[in-house]
Amino acid sequence: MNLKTLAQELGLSPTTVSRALNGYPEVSEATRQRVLSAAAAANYQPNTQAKRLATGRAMAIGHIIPISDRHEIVNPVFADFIAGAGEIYANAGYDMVITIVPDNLEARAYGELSSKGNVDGVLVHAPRLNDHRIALLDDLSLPYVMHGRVNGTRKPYSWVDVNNTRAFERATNFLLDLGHRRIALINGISDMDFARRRKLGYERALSARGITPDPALLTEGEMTEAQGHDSARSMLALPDPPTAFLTASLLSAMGVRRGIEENGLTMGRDVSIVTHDDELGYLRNGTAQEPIFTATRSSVREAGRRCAQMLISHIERGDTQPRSDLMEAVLVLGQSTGPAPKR
Amino acid sequence: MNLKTLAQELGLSPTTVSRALNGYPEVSEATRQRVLSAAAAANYQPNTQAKRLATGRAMAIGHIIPISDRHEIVNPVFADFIAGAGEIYANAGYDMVITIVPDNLEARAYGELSSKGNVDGVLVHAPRLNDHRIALLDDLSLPYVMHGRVNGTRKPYSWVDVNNTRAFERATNFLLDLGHRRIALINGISDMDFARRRKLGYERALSARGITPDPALLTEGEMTEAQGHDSARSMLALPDPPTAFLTASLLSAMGVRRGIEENGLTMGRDVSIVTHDDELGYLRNGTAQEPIFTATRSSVREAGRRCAQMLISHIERGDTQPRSDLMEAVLVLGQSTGPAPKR
DNA sequence: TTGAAAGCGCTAACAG
DNA sequence: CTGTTAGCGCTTTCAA
Repeated sequence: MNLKTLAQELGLSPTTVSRALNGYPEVSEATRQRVLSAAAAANYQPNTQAKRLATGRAMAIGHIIPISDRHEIVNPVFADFIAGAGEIYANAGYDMVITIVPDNLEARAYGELSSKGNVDGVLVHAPRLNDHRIALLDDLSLPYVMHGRVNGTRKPYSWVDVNNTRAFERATNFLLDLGHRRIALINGISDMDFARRRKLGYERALSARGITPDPALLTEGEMTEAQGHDSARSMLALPDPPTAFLTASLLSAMGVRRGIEENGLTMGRDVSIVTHDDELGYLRNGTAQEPIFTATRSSVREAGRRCAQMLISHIERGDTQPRSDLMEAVLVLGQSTGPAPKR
Repeated sequence: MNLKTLAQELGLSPTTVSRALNGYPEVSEATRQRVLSAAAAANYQPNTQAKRLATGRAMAIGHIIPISDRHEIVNPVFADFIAGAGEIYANAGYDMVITIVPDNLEARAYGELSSKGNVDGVLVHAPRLNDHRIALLDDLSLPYVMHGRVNGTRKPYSWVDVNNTRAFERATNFLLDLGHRRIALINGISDMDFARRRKLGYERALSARGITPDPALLTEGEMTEAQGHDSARSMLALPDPPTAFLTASLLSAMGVRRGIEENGLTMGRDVSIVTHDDELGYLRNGTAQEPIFTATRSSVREAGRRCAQMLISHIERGDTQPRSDLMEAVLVLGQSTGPAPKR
């Protein structure tokens, strides 16, 4: 069923039917009703491709996910973000187009998406320091919103981000208040903007109490279980080991926990973990003494919603001014012990 | 830059240029080269929407992800599957269109995707027993491939699946060989086809040794950390507790581990876990005595690739015969202890 | 308030 | 081997 045949059946022109269906005001109410009910009866759905060609709008938003050869990791945060954004797209009538590319071809992927007209805008994930994609997208003049901020760029751009600095500052303070002085940070890849901010918050809290951050208590890398484990093992073997670990990933936290156990120490008595992932219900709800904070999964989803909303309004209203939205991290600080007394 | 202007610059008709670009044989080699280099120079990219309208092919494949209100869970397997499928799509020139819908609107979403012509086919996730989507998609005559099989349907359909039955049978045998007799299965939602198959394999192995599966050692539900924890706690409190747990999810395994520890037992000495997720590097590579098997993340990704490949060939060759592909689960069985001696 | 006609950018008969 | 001519199904001036 297409517009033409529907129009014929109604004895109207395709123009009028189109107008009635798309809510143009110049159609008489009687005609509109007649058209609407006929369309419903015939289960008429306008052909997307034709509409796109005629209007010049793709009614689709792109997400480019680079995959590296080195580390086969799909950011676990990705699924939740997508779920949040997808909700908004569905309601607004946009398709979500996901492109998986080897990371060395990422720039080309943006170029093609833009010049082939597949999407009206893109959402940009995991910004790095001095992220080159800002310049690239500005060149393409393709609307975009970044999930996260970019340090080291002077150009204005739109973004949605969690307040990582403050979240990690608060978490660090939480541990400091309990009496911890040797606090380890298991952080993400240093090239990532979010990791930089987290480190900043951590250092800020330490410095405010006159503590110099110890590089031996800092790990930067992919936040895997192995990372947490290796870090915990080696740090706990230090002459002056940490009494608490701060990390932002479920997997890392699991690894840290294993490292602690393998060292014959007890979680929550000898060593505490503070982490940042609401999958860690077992830390929150268990009998454990460990403190935890924030809610990655649900807040990432919310970030997805807000990013999508912002991008759509850029596209539809043709916004030229960039916008920003700094989400507060959801802190869920539980009870905890202080450091174990020295033996 | 569009076809027409490119053709004008070359002093050719749009038709010839189109033919040269699309590899039609009836173009002289000289012309083809001239066209190709001009296109490259002008960075010409054909407009996707126009191409789609003209050819009647969306060059896109849909994935519908239902979201339930009750449990806010995006299957963690999803991201890896998508990554695998996305690789194939990118190479074949297809867009991947992901639709997030409330689960009660799933059927409508398929209908719209089909009648609006947004996609040429769909990949169907997480089949349930007697999955209604098979009938629906057959009605729509929209090409599809299921990731997983559907029990209780007589209609033929295309699928790619892991050999869940055999994987769980082998894993159970592995534990039986070590001397375990009380083996718990922490399983997925019973309505899911994969869960049914896993249970089947587990039961088959037990029965072959004359052991009657004990319903008290079976949990069925969302595979969360809490599920693993709660199951382990209550099962370990039984008069005749399990000496080993079999589960297929990282999160569940974490929970089981917590449950074991909270009961004052030691992993790998008093109780073993066998699981099914290659994120569990910490079980495989650690000092632990626990056995593990299979590789969810990488095998899910491979499943994504194979599903995508199959669907594309259905679409392009217009296959009418359904096909199937039973992947062998990657078993990585480590060393383990048998059950702890009775005290 | 409605309709006719042109066109979005491409492909695909059909000629030559 | 190349070009002419119609569309694909919709939107959008421009007229009536």
